[in-house]
Amino acid sequence: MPVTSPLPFSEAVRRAVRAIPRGEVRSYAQVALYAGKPGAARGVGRELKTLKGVPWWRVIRSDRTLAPAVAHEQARRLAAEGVQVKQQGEHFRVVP
DNA sequence: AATATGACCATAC
DNA sequence: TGTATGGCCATAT
Repeated sequence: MPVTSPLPFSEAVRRAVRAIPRGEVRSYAQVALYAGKPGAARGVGRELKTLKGVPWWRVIRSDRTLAPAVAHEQARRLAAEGVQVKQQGEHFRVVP
């Protein structure tokens, strides 16, 4: 019998994302790592699409660009928290 | 049940 | 610099 039961992926992701401080960002891969599933960055994006009540806009790609599917809304929310976002055409990037 | 599809990433060429 | 490939994981078909 397993003495410990790892949190379901969705719960682990929820915790990891909620732990990101206001005004900061983390990459999908970083969240996956923190959630105990290194390499599961794709799964993180899949979960963020469903999870409610989490600051999903603080999760960006490793190259600091924003996922095209949500880029516009995400850029607005990040800017509202004081995160500097640069727009290059249809392409958004968080300024380091 | 099997395959395809993403809000992805690292590596290889 | 850009494209390909394999790994990852929950849904949708």
